[in-house]
Amino acid sequence: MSPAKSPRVSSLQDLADLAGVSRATASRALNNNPRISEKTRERIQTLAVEHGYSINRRARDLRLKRNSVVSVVFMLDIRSKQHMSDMFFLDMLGGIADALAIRDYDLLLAHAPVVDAAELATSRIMSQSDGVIFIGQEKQHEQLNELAGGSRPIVVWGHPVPGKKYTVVGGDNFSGGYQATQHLLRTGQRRIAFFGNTANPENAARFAGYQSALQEAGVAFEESRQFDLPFNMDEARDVIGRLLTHERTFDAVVCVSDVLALATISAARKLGLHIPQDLAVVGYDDISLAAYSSPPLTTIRQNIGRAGELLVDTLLRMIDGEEAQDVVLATDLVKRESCG
Amino acid sequence: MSPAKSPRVSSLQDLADLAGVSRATASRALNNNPRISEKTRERIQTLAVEHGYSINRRARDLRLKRNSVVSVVFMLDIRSKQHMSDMFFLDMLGGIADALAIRDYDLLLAHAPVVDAAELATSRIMSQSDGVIFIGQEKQHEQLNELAGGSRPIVVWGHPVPGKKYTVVGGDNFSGGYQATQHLLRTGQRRIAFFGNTANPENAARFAGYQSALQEAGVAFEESRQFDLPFNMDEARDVIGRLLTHERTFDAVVCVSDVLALATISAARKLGLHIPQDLAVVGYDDISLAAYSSPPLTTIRQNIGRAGELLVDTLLRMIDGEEAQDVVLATDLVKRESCG
DNA sequence: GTTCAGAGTGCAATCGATTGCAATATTTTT
DNA sequence: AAAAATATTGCAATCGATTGCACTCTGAAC
Repeated sequence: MSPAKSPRVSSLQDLADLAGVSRATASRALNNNPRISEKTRERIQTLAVEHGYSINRRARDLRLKRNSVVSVVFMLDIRSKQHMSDMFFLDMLGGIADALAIRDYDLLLAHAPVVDAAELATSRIMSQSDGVIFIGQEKQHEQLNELAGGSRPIVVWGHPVPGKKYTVVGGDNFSGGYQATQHLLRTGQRRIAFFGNTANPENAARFAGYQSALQEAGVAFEESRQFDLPFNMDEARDVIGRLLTHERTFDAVVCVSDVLALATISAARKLGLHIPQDLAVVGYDDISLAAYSSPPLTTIRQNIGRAGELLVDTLLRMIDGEEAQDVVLATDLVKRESCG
Repeated sequence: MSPAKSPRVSSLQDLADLAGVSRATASRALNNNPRISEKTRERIQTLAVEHGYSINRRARDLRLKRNSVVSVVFMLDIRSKQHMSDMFFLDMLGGIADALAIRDYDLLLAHAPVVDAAELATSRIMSQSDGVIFIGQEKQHEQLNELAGGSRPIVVWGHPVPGKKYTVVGGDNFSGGYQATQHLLRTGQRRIAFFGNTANPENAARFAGYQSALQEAGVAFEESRQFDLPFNMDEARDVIGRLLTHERTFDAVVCVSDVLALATISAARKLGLHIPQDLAVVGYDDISLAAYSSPPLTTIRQNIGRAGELLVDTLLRMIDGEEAQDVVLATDLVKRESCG
C-alpha cells in the first residue's frame, strides 16, 4: 500500500490548492459536475481519496439549506411495559438506521411518549430534520394530523385510520389476525378468543381479520370471547389470570403480541392448564424469545427490518417532493408447538 | 394566549433587525454573554421566544468547528440471536438518547457488527461526531485500542480487560455473578452450574463472582459445572438440551442472561423437569419478559437506562478535555419463583 | 487574421452563526 | 466641566462548502 501523501487535507480549499485549481472547480469535480473535464475530475477525485479528504457536511448543509437528518420519534414509552415487544423496536430502528446511512442521512432519535403537536412543531425534532418518522400512533392521531400539515413531511408506523392526513406504513394487520385465527381453526379449534385492545387501530384490524376467518369457517363470533385488555402489561396479566379462572368459554386464543401470549401461557400453567391441549395460543411479532419459550410460540411474523427501510423510502420520497402513498408490509405465520 | 407576532423569524439577522440591534448583540444576548446589558438580553430573548426563533445548529457548529453529534455503534449484530437481551439495548439506547438530548447533542446511530479500525477511523462515524460510544467489546478489543488513540474520544460499554487503552463503563459483573450464586446457596443449593461463555470479559467476571461465592460458602468449585455455551442462541439451545439429558451433576444454574435462562427452563420442562424443584435457575438482565415467564425468573438487574446516562456523561467529559475514568454500575438481585 | 462557439475555470456572493477588536454611550473621578 | 474609566454595542472576518456569472482559451468558420 502506498503511503498516503503527507499533507492532511481537511478543507476543500486545501484540496484545491493541492490540485492547483480553484475551490469552485474542486467542488464541481467532486460532485461530478459535467462542466468539469474528465481529466480534471479524475485527478481531483483521486487526490481527495489519497489525502483522506472528506466533506464537511455542516458547511454543505448550511449552504444548501438542508439538514440531512431524519428524526425518529417513539410515541410509546419504551420503559413502560407495553404489549408491543422490545425486539420489534430495535429491529425497526436497525432497519431505519441502515436505510438512512445508505442515503447519507443522519438519524436523530427522540423519546416523546406524550406529544403536544404545537410544542413538537417548534422543537428541534422538527426544525432540525428534513422529515420525521413516528413509531406508533396510539392516542396521538389528532396531533399527527396537525403535524402532517406542517412544513416537514412525516411518516407514521401504524394502521390507517379514517380521516388521517399523514402517510402510514404498517403491517398487514387484517391478514395477520386472519392467519392466526385460520391456523387455530385448522387445528380443529372452534372456541377461539381474542386478546388485545381494539382501541388501538392495529389491534382493531387484527380483530377484523379474526372475525373474518371465523365467518369464513362458518364459526359464529361470540362477543363474549373478545377481550379488551389494558395496555399496561402488569394490569393485563392480572386480568388474564381472572379470565382463565372463571369458567372459560374458549380453548384457544389469538393474542395481539408475543408478550401477551407468553403472559397468557404463564398464567395458564400456573392454573395447571396444559399448552396446547387445554389452551392453544397464537402470538404476534415473532420476538426472539418466542422460539425459546416453553412450548415454543406459534406467532405472526413481520419483517420489521424491512419495515424500517420502507419507512425511510417513503419519507425520503416525500422529502424529494413526491406524492406519498401508504404502504402495507406482508405478514406470515410461524407454526410452533403452542398450537399443537 | 397572545398571538405570536406575525413575522416569522428564521435567522439571527431577522431577530436582530426586529430588535433594532446588530447580529452580534443578538447572538451575545441569546448566549447570555455578560457584556450585554440585562435589559437588552431579556428583550431579545423574549422576542426570540415570541417569534419562535430557533438557532441554526449547522451554522453554529460550522463556526465553532464542532459537530454536536455523538455516534453510537453496536458492535454486535442486533439480528443474530445473542445471549444478551433485546430490551437491554433498547433501554440503554433510550438512556443515551435522553442524556444526549439534554446536553443538546445529536445521536448518530450506526450498525457495525464487524469493525476494521482503520476503516472506521476515516468513516463518517468518526469524522462527523465529537465522540463515539461502543456497545459491546466482544472480539474487537484490539481495534478499540487503536481507535482510542485517534482524534476522537471513545467510551465502551463492557468490562475492563488488561491492557485496554479505552475508557469503559460497565455493570458490576463480579458482584452480579456473586449475588446470583449466593442466592442459590441460601436456598440450600450446593451443586450449582454456570452457563455462559468466559471468552467474553463480562461473562468471565460474572464467573469469577460465582466462584467467589462458592468459596465463601465453603463449597468446592467443580470444573465440570462450568459450561462455555455458544454465543449463537440456536446452537446454545441444542447444547443445553444435551447437558440436561446427560446425567446431570447440578441442580441449579447461574445463567449469564435471561434469554439463556429462559431457554434453559424451556429445555428442562421439555424433559419433564420441574422448576425450581428439579432445577433452580437464575438469569441476568431482568428483561421485561423475566417477570412474565413461567415461572417468573429470578434475575440480576442493572439499571440500564442509567448506564446510558453514565456513558454519555463520561464521553462528554472526555470531549471537554477531562481525564476519563472507568465507571461501574451497581447491580441487584430480583427474587422470583424460578429459584423457589 | 479575425470572429465566434463552446468547453473549462475562476471570482465572489452566499448560507447563519460567533467573536476579537473598535467604537460609542454612560458613569465616575478629579 | 473635562478627563478617565467602564459598560454597551457594532463592524467585519471567519467557518467550509455551492453556484450564477464572467472570463480565458481552444479550434473552427469565414
